[in-house]
Amino acid sequence: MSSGTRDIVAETLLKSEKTVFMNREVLRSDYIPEYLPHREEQIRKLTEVLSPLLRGERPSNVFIYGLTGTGKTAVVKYVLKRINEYAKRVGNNMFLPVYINCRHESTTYRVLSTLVESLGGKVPFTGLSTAEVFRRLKVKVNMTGGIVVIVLDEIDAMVKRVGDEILYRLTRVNEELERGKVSVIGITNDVRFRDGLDPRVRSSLSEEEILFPPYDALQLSDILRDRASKAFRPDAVGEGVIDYCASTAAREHGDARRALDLLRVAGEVAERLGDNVVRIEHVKIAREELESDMVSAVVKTLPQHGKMVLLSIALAGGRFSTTGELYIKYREISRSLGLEPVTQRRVSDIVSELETAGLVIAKVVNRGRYGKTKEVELAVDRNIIIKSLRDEARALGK
DNA sequence: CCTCCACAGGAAGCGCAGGAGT
DNA sequence: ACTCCTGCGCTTCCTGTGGAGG
Repeated sequence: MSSGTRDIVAETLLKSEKTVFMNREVLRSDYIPEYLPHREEQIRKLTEVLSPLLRGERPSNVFIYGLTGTGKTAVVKYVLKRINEYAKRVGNNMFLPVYINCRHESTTYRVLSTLVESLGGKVPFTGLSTAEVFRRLKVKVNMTGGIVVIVLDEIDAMVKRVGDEILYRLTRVNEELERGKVSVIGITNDVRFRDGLDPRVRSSLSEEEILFPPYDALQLSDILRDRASKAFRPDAVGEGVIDYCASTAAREHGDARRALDLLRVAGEVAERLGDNVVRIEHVKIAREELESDMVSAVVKTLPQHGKMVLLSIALAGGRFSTTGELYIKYREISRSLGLEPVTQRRVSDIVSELETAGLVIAKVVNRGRYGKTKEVELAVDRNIIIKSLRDEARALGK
């Protein structure tokens, strides 16, 4: 059967030669393109605000808000990069941008230690008091002697957990510094986030504000077309594919990241199937794959009882009309698996966590005489949830 | 108009793990 | 060896609340 083996190798090689991509990195959401369509106004405004950097002066703090996938992060990174290049050309680079994603670094301690680390300091991942880490930060900023532009992306994720005290201290730190200076760019996708802040923080953080409205389907099409021309081989994108991706993503609040992911994975699907043109059916498969990937990634990080609660909802047909019913079911399932159930209060928090993770939709409802409760419903396909839970259980060896 | 349901969700704190400084 | 710090998952106790039914 040596001829069979040779055939497989040859076939596989032939397939991988038939790629639809020229450069798939262009479609990744962390790629910063040379051109950001439909964000000219935001780019101009941010550049204006940050322009004092070139004169070695501290720019105003900026507050940026807009929904996910509206280009906030891309614009900030793009502008900072360009200013940096420009500053180097004119021989003035006394500023240092530091980018932090507060969803990943969601505590005061972790934000501060990441800051110190990006300035070349060292901090253990636990063990010090925050006051000590803050002191080290000041030392580092003083040592650079320039202006540190701190970008706090998804700032709401952190403030929701640990409050806004760190923002207060960061926006005031300049008063305690002799040489260096700090300015803060806060990015959030929670439009009402600003209202919940301490008034002192609000006024100092939003010396300037920039709003990023969602893209509509036409604008998304422009963005996709622009990227696709660099990402794919000519003629590798089938008719209507771009518009289909754009309108699918536009339905989900104009999220450009979604649209780009969809297009990239569709390309990967086409490639895998040995097709040299991306078609709409590939996009449909891509959509399912993306959802399933998102779910299993989230499920993996869930605490044990988080998985149990999710399982309870999935087994009950995907929804509960009261927290009480959910709790009874959850307790039953936990016990049957030999697990001591947690309190209802905790389950209530777990449901909120599942909601932030995008796995369920929870709505507070008032039923008058019959009390106030929460309706919970799965936000994704029930079978995908069950499959992810099963995979995860198997991975844990049980 | 008042009551009172069935919770939501805030506040405080606990025990443990991981680690620093002394 | 000892004290002190944080994050995490969790409990206990608590106050707040929109509206159906009286």
